[in-house]
Amino acid sequence: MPELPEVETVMRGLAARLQGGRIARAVLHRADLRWPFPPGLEAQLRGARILGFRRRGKYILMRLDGGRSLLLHLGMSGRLLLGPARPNLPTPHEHFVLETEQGWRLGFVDPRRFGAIDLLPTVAETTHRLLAALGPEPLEDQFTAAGLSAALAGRRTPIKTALLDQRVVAGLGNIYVSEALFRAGISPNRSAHTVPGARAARLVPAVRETLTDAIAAGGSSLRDYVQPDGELGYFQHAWKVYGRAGLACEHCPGPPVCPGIRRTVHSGRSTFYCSRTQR
DNA sequence: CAAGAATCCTGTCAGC
DNA sequence: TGCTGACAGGATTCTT
Repeated sequence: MPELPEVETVMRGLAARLQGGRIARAVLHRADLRWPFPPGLEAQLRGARILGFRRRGKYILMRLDGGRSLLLHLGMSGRLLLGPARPNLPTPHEHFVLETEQGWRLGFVDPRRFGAIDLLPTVAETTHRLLAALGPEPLEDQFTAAGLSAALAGRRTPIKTALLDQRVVAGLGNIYVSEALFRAGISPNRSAHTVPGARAARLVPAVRETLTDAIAAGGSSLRDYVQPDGELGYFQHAWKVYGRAGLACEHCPGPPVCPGIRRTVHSGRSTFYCSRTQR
């Protein structure tokens, strides 16, 4: 799915165009995605003023007047398509459409339907069941080596798996965990409880730089992801290990010195790493 | 408890 | 050209 950089990129695109607008209508094309939509959502959104946007982990929060926030999560295959209002041509897997009085049309497309939409009081953004347990924002000051060390202490699971846990740090996904561990020179197989200390001190800036670079590139774009305005992100061209099994990493000369980037599996998910430079 | 597997769902791609 | 199986950016829920 969209991981933090993609969600951030999408959110910025939405904010630039929709902030200050007013919702003319909202239309649901089914009753649920991962969970049922809140009852009466269409009517509750009609006429609402869009005050602004924020991101928490991989969640987008659209702040509305009346003290409400619309929560959007893109799951694995979700996309938000933003363009001029048009006759309601059928777009496959478009489950939710929102139109503004200013002439914008926002479509939520999600073939696999792992995404989520909810409406909550803005004051509940820290207590909502999907948001309450999220760990620190990796690009803010609250994400520190000391805090990360505490979160990893005593955990026997591989660091790769631990970093995918949104309670440890919010927003990393399968691509950027591999990329950040490569950047930090830490093996994904290393038990999480051995990371606190010097390795955590390397990991924090590695995570930050990985995400910052990706946001600067406009997020990665895979099959199921495009930015709201339809442009593609370019960070996928900058992946150093993800999807590069068998290739030499940028630090290594290749065989026989280094066997190249390896693919392995943690908890059923692909991991890519260099066994020579990541320890 | 913690860790790993199963699960939700559809699309794509490689191999035969 | 089909068909089949593996795999895909997530995260909860179920088992062990």
